[in-house]
Amino acid sequence: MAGSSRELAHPDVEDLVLTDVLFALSDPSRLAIVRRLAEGSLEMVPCQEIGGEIPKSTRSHHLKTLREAGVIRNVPHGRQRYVSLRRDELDDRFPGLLTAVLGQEG
Amino acid sequence: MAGSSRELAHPDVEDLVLTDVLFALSDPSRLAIVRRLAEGSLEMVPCQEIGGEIPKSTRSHHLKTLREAGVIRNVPHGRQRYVSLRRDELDDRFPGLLTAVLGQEG
DNA sequence: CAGACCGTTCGAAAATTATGGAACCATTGT
DNA sequence: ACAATGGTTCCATAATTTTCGAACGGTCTG
Repeated sequence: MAGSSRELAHPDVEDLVLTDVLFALSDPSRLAIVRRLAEGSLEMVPCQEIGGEIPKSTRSHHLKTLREAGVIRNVPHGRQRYVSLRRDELDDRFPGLLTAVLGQEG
Repeated sequence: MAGSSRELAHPDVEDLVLTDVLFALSDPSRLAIVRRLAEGSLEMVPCQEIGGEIPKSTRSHHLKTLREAGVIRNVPHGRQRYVSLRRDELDDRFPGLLTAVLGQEG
């Protein structure tokens, strides 16, 4: 079957809180993850490839912080998961923020 | 004499760290301070008027966090102090960031 | 079904940040 | 010189965040 459960909660765009987003981006490890996700446009990246050589529980926690702030999407896919930037939605809610944080080029 | 000592350290623009700036802005009280400072252009505001009804040591700590991140300037002036946004420098170092955070107008 | 995989959640310990009273330090006014 | 003012710094305490091992839960393969 397709991924039935295992869905994680993602906040609606209108519910995103600026300070939460800023906080999520204020950690170097997490910002690195965001940059990595921003490389390819709309790239869906398996969790594994993210964050380098850190324990998986640590990575998972960082992804959770980013997800709960509304910065990334985390969807089940087979037995792994794909992570991607919620770029359009962020641009919609906080115009220019992501661009500025990523250093203008997309 | 004019304010001789009492000068606090302010990081150079080129030394500003994005994650530190984001962190400084990620606290609601501090972001409120920044918004307050952004109201008038280049406004110099005495510390007193900042942050509402909080103990002065708490306010001072928030201002310190903002100053050390390079977001604000804090200069002695008589027996008080003036605080202001380092807007131009921030725009220089992180183009678009402040504008995005403040919600374009500002 | 058993086992391997991927990743989340739990739980506990370490580190960082927040808060506010008290002490302190220049500066101004009397 | 003394007192009042404005604000920082010191210190201790509380609260949050970070980190990571271990347990757990789906999913795919044999």
